Amino acid sequence: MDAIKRKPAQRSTYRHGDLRRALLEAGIALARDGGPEAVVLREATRRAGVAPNAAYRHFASREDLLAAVRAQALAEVGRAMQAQYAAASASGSDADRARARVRAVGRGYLGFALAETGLFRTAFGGPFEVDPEAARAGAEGHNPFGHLNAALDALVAAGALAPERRAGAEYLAWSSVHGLALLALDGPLKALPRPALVALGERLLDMVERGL
Amino acid sequence: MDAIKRKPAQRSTYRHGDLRRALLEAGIALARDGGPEAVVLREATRRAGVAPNAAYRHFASREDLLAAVRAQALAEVGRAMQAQYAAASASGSDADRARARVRAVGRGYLGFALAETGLFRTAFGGPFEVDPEAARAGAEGHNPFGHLNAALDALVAAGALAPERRAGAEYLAWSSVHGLALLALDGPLKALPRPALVALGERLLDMVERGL
DNA sequence: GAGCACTTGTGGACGGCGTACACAAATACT
DNA sequence: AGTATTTGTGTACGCCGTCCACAAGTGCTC
Repeated sequence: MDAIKRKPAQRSTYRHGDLRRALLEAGIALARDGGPEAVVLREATRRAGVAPNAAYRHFASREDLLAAVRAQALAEVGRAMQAQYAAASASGSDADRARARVRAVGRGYLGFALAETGLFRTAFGGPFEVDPEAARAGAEGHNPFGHLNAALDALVAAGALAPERRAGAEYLAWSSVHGLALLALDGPLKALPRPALVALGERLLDMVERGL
Repeated sequence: MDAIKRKPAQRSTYRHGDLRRALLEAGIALARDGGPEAVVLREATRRAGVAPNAAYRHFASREDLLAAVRAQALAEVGRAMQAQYAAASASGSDADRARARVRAVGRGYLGFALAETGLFRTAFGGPFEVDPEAARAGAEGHNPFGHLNAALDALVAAGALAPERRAGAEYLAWSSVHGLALLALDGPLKALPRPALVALGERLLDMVERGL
């Protein structure tokens, strides 16, 4: 009767060893395919082979676990941006390169939304904050918002954006890309084939570039 | 013991009379202050003074009730747009008026998001569709997407938007406004005071106007 | 107008969830 | 060695959505 439920690795030691990490990783896996609402505390403990309440020694609540998962997802978005930036051609004038950098940030955001839907929705689908420290840290900290700000600063430095337009521009750019991502995941663009979505994304980036 | 729980109006008749409407209205009230996840089937039946299972005679599931609530919320967004459109000045050239109309649509969307957060998040916070029929019906059907399309068509008719840019423009515009609304409700702009948000909204509309 | 089928609401139950409280096992510190 | 502290377990509560069997009304047919 007992052996029916999956008991992975049936711990020999009473102590788990690294339960916090195990729970976090289970949470990430759940979020990856299923989004934030799939991050179910009891399921995470099941996967860690542990009683439900054990989680409360490491996370204050389900919401607290979810916040930890969210932080990981956020870092992954940052890495996706970095990858796009690295892949972008570094030719042309300063202004050209700055513009390419902004596009890379947007492309990374959109690409991640399409490739890792569950994690994206975990990071940005519900309520989320921006660590102001990390945002100012620029492109270093794997922080998406930091990447965006750094790219926009470069735009100003290259003379491709008037300084008086800089303040708040991060929110204008982010809004557009964020909205498209959500329309593509949850909204009327759900059914659109991937290439069409990518093309629409490029048009959106054009619009932002022209309009900022 | 029994009289403790609130029993509104303790129906005399066994039949309720208009339970479907009662449940729907309770659902709307729940969504209005609490968003989609506050639309709890059992609570709606409580408010209607009826056993939980009674709901299943009128809605196939909680999700089905939520969909009905969502439709109502959507119609309210449409009305908010119409109100903004009516309030917009109808002076200037054709192009000016067409641009004002597009702005009114965006302003209605953003204003509704800020004024009726719960309903907005119910309509657009989770997965949602666009009835293609209603979208083509134009500004008549209280349908937000219809309003947007009609306004963009007017933009083309007035010569303020090149026809070859028209296709898909609705998604570009929508994305921007949608993203800003969500950033303001759930994201880093949560703490921003209302006037600052309105100002940012106008800047966003500028950007869209320039960039479309 | 009696009988019957159909609709609509009730009662009880199930499994899943997050979480609180008391307890037990393992470790760390003296 | 003995004690305090950490970490996992067991049991329980109240909430949720939903299923099933049954009862109370309603309307149709002869």
